[in-house]
Parts: sequence; structure tokens; C-alpha cells
Amino acid sequence: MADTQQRQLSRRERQIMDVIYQQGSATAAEVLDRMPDPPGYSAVRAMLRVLEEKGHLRHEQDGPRYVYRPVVNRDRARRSALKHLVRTFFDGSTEETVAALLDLSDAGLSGAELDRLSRLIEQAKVEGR
Amino acid sequence: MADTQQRQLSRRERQIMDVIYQQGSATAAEVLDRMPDPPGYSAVRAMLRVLEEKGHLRHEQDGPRYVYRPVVNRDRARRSALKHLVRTFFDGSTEETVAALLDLSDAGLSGAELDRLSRLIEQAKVEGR
DNA sequence: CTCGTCATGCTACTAATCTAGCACAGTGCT
DNA sequence: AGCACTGTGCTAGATTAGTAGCATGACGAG
Repeated sequence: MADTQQRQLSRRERQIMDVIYQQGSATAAEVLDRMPDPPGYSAVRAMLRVLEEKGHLRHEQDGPRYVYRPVVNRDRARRSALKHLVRTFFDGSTEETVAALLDLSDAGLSGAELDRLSRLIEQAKVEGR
Repeated sequence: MADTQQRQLSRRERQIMDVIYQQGSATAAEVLDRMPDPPGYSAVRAMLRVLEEKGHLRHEQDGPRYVYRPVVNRDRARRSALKHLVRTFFDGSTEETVAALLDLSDAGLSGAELDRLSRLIEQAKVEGR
């Protein structure tokens, strides 16, 4: 279960996973300079190794360096993160979550985006029942 | 910044905060039996104390026992958790996030809920620009 | 009043996380 | 070839997280 795994991670490990999910993939150096309150380079590498051992990451060699990617694909990870958030902060209510999301983005959403969202909901109505 | 704080928490601390945000408030015993892979009772209490020291929780005395509540109100915590999730897993796109959310809930949403969501979006259109 | 129960406050210990630093390998200059 | 530059693989140490266990105080039942 991806969700469960995620929550088992230590503070630093989570930070690293966040960066990697954000980017899709990353080298040690990339991870380092996107980390908040960054540790040493060695520390990052060590943790990448551990994360790989634990089965959260795998790496490919890209020329001289390692490029790390999540083992669980982004889609699955998204889903379980969302699920957990909705459960934890919104009593499991999708509606409230969407509301909060709209509120958060507010003026940042274009008319076109809102139109697309309308369409998504229409589609859900048709498919859903 | 609540968000930043959240991510500094250790594994166990996060689990505890999750439970408390879910419930709104909780005693040590409540936290304990809602925790995944539960530790000992003492461990939970110790961590609650630490979380209070760090300023994430405060407690009130309710008869014989302590009831813990988040210091950062739920609304703020929600917002920052959402923000982080959207940034990390959805490249900052609200639209994609909503789409995933709808997909996740799928048949779980009633027609009425979908209607309310439509209305929310209409409202955003008017207000937004 | 005395005992059992449930709560808290500690202290002390173990386990895990986090980190630095050195040794070595490949690459590209000069 | 010899040197600088990046990268990795380690090992070993400091720091933090996680846990158990005991002492203590309040309260209700017998």
C-alpha cells in the first residue's frame, strides 16, 4: 500500500520523496538544492540509497551519475496522497475538498479552466449514475 | 508557516497530528487506538508532550485527563496541506487536482453533490474576475 | 479508610535517523 | 601522463526519535 509506505517515512526521507515526485526524477544534487533546510551532500546520497533499499526509489545510470525515480508511479502516489488528505482534513468529503481548492486558487483560475472543470463535473454526473 | 512546520515532524509525530486533525481533538488514549501500528501508551503521551512543547498542540484539562487540540486551526492546516499536495503531485494545477479528486470519488458522489460543485464553480467564475 | 483504576510526570535506554569525511573511479583538459 | 572536477561507496559518529517503566496524585467503590 503506497499510502501506508509514505507515512512510514522519516522527515528527511519524506522531503526527498516530495522533491522527486515534484520533478518526476532527480539526481542527488538536484534533490539537495531543492530541499528545505538542506543537509550535506553525503547525507542526501546516503538517504537516497536507503530509500532505494526500502523499495521507494530505483535509479538509472545517466552517464556518470544516478537518476532516481519513484517506484510507485505518480498516479498511484497522487491518489493515495489525496485520499489521505481528504480523510484527514475534510472528513472524507470530496465536496468540501473541492471547495477549499477553489477557494485556495481563487483568482488564479482562468475562465477557461473553470469551464473545463464544469465539463468534468457534467461528465461525472453522466458517468457516475 | 504551518506547512513548513508540518513537514518538520517526525514519522510518529505526523501520525499523531493526523489523528488529531481528523478528530478535531483527542486524548492520549484516543490517539493511541487510532494510530497505525500503535506504540505503547507512554510513547504516545511523551510525544504529545513534545508536540506541545514544539507549539503544535495545546491541551485543556477535561476532568482527569488532557484533551489535545491543534494550535493552528484546521482551516489553516487544510490550506497549507492542500497547497503542498497540489505543488508536489500536480505541478501546481488546481484543475488536475480536481480532476483526480472526481476520479477518486467517482460513483461515491451523489447528483446533489455534483450540483453543488457546479454552483461553486459558477460562483468562482463570477467572483474570480 | 484502603484499594484499584486511570491519569500524569518523569528518567533512562535503545533504535533509527542524519551527517561528515575519506577513498576510489571516470572524464576532460593541458 | 598528471591534475582538477564530479561522481559514487563506504564507515563511523552525533543527534534525534521512539519507547518502557516507575513514581505519584486524584477519584470512586467497597
